[in-house]
Amino acid sequence: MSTPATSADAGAAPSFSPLYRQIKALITRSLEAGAWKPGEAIPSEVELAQRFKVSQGTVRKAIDELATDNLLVRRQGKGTFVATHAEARVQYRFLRLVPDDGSAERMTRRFLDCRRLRAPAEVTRALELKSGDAVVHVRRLLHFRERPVVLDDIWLPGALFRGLTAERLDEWRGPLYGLFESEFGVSMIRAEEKIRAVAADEPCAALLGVAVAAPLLSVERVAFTYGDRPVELRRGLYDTRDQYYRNELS
Amino acid sequence: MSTPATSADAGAAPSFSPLYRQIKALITRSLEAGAWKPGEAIPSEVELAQRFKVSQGTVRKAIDELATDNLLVRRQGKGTFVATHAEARVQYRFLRLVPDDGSAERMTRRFLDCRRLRAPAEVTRALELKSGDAVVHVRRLLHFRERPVVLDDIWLPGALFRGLTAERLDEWRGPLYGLFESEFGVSMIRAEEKIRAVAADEPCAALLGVAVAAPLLSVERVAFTYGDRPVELRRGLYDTRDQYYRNELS
DNA sequence: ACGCATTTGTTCGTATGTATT
DNA sequence: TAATACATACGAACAAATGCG
Repeated sequence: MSTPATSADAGAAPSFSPLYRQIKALITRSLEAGAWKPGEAIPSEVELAQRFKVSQGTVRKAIDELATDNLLVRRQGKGTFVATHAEARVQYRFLRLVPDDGSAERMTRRFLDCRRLRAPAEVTRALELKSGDAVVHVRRLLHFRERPVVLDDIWLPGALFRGLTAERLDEWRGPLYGLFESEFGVSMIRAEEKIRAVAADEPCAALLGVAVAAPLLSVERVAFTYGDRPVELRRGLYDTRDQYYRNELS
Repeated sequence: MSTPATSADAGAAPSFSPLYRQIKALITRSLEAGAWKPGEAIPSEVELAQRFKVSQGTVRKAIDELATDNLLVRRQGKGTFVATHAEARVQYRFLRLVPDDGSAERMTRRFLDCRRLRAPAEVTRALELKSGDAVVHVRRLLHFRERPVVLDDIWLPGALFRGLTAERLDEWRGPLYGLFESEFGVSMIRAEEKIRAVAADEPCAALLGVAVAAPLLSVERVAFTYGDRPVELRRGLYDTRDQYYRNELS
């Protein structure tokens, strides 16, 4: 990226992109490169404007979009901060399970397993790995009021999560995605979920304390980091007798 | 307009609203009053700016928010239009069921029932009606490739949907929400869904062609019109063996 | 306790670019 | 081509929130 010059950028570009989008791309690349860590403030609008030699309003529009994309968080009077899963306000950003009685009690978790293995074909496909690549598999239970309600199976690319062990998981306080962020430098930006109703098989039924063949919500999630690179595959089985998956359409 | 004072909000009571938000509220009220119908263009930014005696930029910011709220749709060079459920591009805005094979084939529907009755307690609560108020109950099946996949039970406030009959439903081509818009003046703006896994009971199993006690996705939706007034309660049962509910988290 | 500097938020104005008819 | 509408970009000024001295 040379000087944006003026608006007369002399076309010929593959596809026209307005100045503020070019700035947005530059900022995104800095985020991706780890120039500013999750939870930290990025430079002020004026400073970025000077750095990129554009007006403050143009930087502003770039940041606006990054904020609506949930990559940044603006706070008046304080600055603009890199989004994080570690803060209390936005904890469990991606968790949509709500108890019927509306209580805000938090869930507790128990890790059942954590091991490295060669990725099964299905995982290879979802995470865009090469066949034979290593992955970390984590299995955990989430409890609400001492009752198990979620059984999660999680697969992570082995190359990105070296040193992820059962001990590290047990020690960590806070959301899993906060651990990934601060210890492995992997930020979860967005995710896609496929939701179905399935019948509990024998082992899952035992773990969740439901009858065999009881209906469970199956939530298959692929989570993405910068550049839309898939970095997590997760299959959750939810007992939805006393809680539900909440969604908002608009 | 010197005192917006729109409290009735928990926690922080702003008691101050920036100009563009006041303009946004004015435009919203015009939409609510039906000044411009779904699919129609609203006046241009400059005209609105003159009408409200503010700068074009202020109107622009108000419209920006209304566009991200999906109340308006901007089209460069053409104008800004009132959002609608009737257009091909955005048809079935609220339908999240996707076939496994990714085909874009549309579903066909069959209406099983349409009658007026006194609202059951549960419906009264969800639609904020008075006990004894009339509602319209619609039951329908959605088929995909000749196979039934969705059983919907729909309840609508009787006062708003006078003249809704089985014949009207059968005649109508296009999304149900398009009918509500153009024939009854009720625009669906947003919706909340509670999703669970349930076991098929005898009658539902028969209608959907699944085994009794088979797992089904239960989708309970409350849809809102302007001013966050609930105007539809809908309970869908989805057979998710060959399709899934798609959701995006960010 | 007060004021000041910093940072984002709001508002105005102007000019120009791009898309549509 | 011309007219219209939204989109981009710049600049300037002030307001509101925050934190520090």
